[in-house]
Amino acid sequence: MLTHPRKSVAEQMRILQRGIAQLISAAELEEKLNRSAASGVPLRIKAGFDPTASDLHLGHTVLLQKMRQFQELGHEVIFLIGDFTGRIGDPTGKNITRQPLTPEQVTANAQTYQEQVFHILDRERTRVAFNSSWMEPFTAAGMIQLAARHTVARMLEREDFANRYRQGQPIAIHEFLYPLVQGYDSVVLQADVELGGTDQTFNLLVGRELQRDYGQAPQCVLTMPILEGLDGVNKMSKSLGNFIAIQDPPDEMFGKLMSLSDPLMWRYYELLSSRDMRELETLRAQVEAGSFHPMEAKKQLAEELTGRYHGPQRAQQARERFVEVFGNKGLPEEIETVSLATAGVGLGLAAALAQAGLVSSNSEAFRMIQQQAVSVNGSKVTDNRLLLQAGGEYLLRVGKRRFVRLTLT
RNA sequence: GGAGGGGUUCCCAAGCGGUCAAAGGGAGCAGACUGUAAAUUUGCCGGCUCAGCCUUCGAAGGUUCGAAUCCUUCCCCCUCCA
Repeated sequence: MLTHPRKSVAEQMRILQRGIAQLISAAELEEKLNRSAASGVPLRIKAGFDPTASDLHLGHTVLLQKMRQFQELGHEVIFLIGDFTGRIGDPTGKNITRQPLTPEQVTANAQTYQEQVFHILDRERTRVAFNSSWMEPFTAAGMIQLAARHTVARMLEREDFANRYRQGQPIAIHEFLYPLVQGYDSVVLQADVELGGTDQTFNLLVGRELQRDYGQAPQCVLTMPILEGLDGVNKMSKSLGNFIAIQDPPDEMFGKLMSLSDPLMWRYYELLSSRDMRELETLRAQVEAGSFHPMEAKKQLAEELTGRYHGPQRAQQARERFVEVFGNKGLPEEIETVSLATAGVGLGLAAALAQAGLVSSNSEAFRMIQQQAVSVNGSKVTDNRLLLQAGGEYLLRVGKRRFVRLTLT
């Protein structure tokens, strides 16, 4: 049954603890690994994902890579899609990140999730599960029994609940059910280890207790650091718009990575790069000593990560184009082409910018023109009344990075 | 159930009858400087057919020449007591 190349338990521990935030507890994990090695039964590793977004981003990959490591060591990884929990959502409206999803959205998101996940995970060794398959048939009575196993005081130990409570922000009752359901998932799956971000620590621990309650050996809890988004402050998330999606096209991915601040670059290196830690420390020392340009270090990072999702060749092209556009002030190789119909003689520049999607409204277009941020065919525009002739072709640019090739008909 | 506090433009937060599209801060965007970094600095930051007009201050009505500001009803949130 056990097909993985045998690595010693000590070696496994070393690999699995690399880059983690916390492990509860190392001794327990070691024991489980020993038992697994002796019996030949792989450990069951659980990691849950809410299908609230359809695009996976680099923040998710921190966890996925840890899952991958478990796979490589021969363990069974369960990719749990929290379609049930995701469907409940959060009705308070105070928490902008959680909106109720329709079953259709959940299904669609789950689907795209799976397509993206296997950039990193080994498809052959991944078991995909949906928690709706056991939560859907759960009865109200069952829910009450489950809820009876925890207390409000314990719930309020969770930091975000505590904060919201203290600051007088609403907490809806059902939010307490989230950790319970998540923990119950562990019971159903009989997880040996659950992975999650550090923000999940509380929920993961609830799983431990529930398992104990249900007469199972409690799962080990292994948390990964949360990756900061492009702003360097908040965690990377779709709702904050500070993310790099796995599905971002190569140029965009490369560009976003280049916009990282220097300190953040090291964070990304640490959590995402597969380069050896010792190697990274050398690189960092060189940069700090001034013998290596930080931008070059960043380009290498951007190329590595872009290559992971798009292949080395396209990553290299992205790098070349980046240098061309921002170093040599050239144009990107691929510029989106938009064609707009005019009512008569032509279209005002502002309207054209808005309709081509370069700005969000005509008003914004006027502002951009005023601020000398707009150029047509390579020259700055100051006349906000400029009329683009029907039948013409124009290269529109707003700011440094927004381009469109416009055809007017 | 009772008493009190509160809902303002993306977020925080002033305003409490006209000078309010609404102070201040944050975020964001753009210009300068750069390495699409940081720091600094300047401007913008509801929409439109843009020196004018239209829609916003929880919702709906009302008072007034005029309301985010006053009145009525309703909805929502928080705190304390039960």
